Amino acid sequence: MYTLDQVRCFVAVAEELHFGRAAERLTMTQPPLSRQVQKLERAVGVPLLERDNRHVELTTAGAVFLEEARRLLTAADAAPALARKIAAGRAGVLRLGFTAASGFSLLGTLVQEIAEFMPDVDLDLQELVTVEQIEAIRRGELDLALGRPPFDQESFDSRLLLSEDLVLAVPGGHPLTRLDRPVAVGDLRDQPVIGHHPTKARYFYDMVVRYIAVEHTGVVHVVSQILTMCSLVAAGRGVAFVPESARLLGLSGVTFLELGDVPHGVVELHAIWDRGAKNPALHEFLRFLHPA
Amino acid sequence: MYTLDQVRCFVAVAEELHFGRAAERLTMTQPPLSRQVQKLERAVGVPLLERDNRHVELTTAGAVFLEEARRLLTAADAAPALARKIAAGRAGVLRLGFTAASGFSLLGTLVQEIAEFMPDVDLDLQELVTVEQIEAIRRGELDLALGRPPFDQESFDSRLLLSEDLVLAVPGGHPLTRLDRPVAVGDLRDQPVIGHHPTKARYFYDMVVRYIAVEHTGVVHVVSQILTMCSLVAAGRGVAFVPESARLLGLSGVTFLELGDVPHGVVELHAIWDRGAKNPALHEFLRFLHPA
DNA sequence: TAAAAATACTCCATAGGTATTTTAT
DNA sequence: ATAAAATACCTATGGAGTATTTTTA
Repeated sequence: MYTLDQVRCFVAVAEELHFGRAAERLTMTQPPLSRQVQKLERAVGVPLLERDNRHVELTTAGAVFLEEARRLLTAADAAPALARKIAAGRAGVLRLGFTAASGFSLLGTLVQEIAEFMPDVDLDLQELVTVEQIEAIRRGELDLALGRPPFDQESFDSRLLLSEDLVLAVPGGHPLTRLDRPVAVGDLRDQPVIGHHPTKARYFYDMVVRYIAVEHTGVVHVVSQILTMCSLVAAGRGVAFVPESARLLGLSGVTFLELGDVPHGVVELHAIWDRGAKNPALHEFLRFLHPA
Repeated sequence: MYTLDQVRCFVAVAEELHFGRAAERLTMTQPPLSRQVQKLERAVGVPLLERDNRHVELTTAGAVFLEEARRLLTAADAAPALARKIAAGRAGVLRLGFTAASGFSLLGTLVQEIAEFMPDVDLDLQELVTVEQIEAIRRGELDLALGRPPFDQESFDSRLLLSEDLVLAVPGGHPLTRLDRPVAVGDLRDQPVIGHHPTKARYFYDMVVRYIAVEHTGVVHVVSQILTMCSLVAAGRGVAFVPESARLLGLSGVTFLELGDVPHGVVELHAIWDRGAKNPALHEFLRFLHPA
């Protein structure tokens, strides 16, 4: 077997076609250079250079080996540089999960900012409901979730990215739109409500249970995605509790009404990650997220 | 800088995730293996493996470096094998020149045979008249010519590939076609003749001068390529002296007639090469050509 | 005869081996 | 208590240097 040093020796000689000058370029003396090239030739199994004592010249095999050798040295130099970039989090892959609803609001700008801040990091985006994102992180299939509480505060760390209001989506022209004040719980008596899925959309389900006496109203559908809810509202199937950012969907036939009994900013979106995660790209991202 | 041996050590450990087993696989003991991997990590600049004293695990950077390392080792193994193939003439490039006329007869089968005999040798084909081929060989731009005498026997070696008759191409329905014997020189008196170029097609020019009293006839065109001649004959512009293999062109409107005064087999096609040529693919080809 | 590569010989750096220590389970 | 990696220390292979020889244009 041969060594990279022997390859470097050969390349220098092949480029200079002169052992003395090549040795100078390698800051060594001529005899060991000759020996290294000889060893390389023995390892390769064929002469790479043809030398009479006046001229050095590449053999056909040597010319081809020279190309390979250059590629080899380039790759050998590039590999550590890449590894260092990866370790610094400035290259690699960041696997980012998000709920459909978070896609409406900040995902677009977030992705763009990441692309600027960490240009050599590839983003792997997956739309999943929060519980699935958390599971994916636990299985090591995801680095970062954009989701909502609750989640295990022991194993996961998080940061609040966004707080927005819970609003009521109603079909356009609905009687409630003529109210001249925020909608109150009492106004919803006997309204058909499109309800949240109790486990897949647990966050919204719990929130509605907490602030609204939902059992007083008729639940006509159970849905886990905000977009689906709004579509059903537009189709006149009922009213629904959705985050304010659902406005950004731009669905026609849906009006969003303030809710009087729900505090502002109750709908939270968090960045969530495994405390023990090791992906350097994640840590680099977190540096970007907490510009301390 | 790091060595290929260090890379091999790292790959073994990364694959076994165990220094002891990796050392065994490399037929060495564990301590030097640990040291080599440490050196590699110092050279790369970042930890590639995370080891507590019970488990070995790749870092993110290590996982990426592992891929690069495998590529590097594969390339390092492949390069000598390729060089040996080149040196044996079983890979590389063979630059083959040919005259248009040789293309009619044996080029097709020759190319096919070469492709079978030397499957990893790329053929570079160039159509050139003999003198240009010879010049190209001299300049090192061509390895082998398919051409005709004369050429410098000192610097070039050759082998006769084909001898064929010189025949007369006449337009279809020409009075000479009704002759019941080979065409004689006397028959050509006052026939318009399409003549060969005296330098570019010197071989044919000289041959016609030698066997036919060409100055007795009217030369209407001077052409260097057989195909062009035959086209002119088909167009009724005159008669022409061409090698028998021009029949293979399948041009309609041309008839080929035997020439009584010209010996059989005077049109020779040779493989010609530089005696001092070094391209191993050429030598391998010559072994194929002289299956002595 | 001179320029340049190869060889001879010396020295030291470094790889590998053995023995031992460290460390976490 | 044990498994496994790291460290200490030794030996020897093999690289680099200096001096010299060989070769041929």
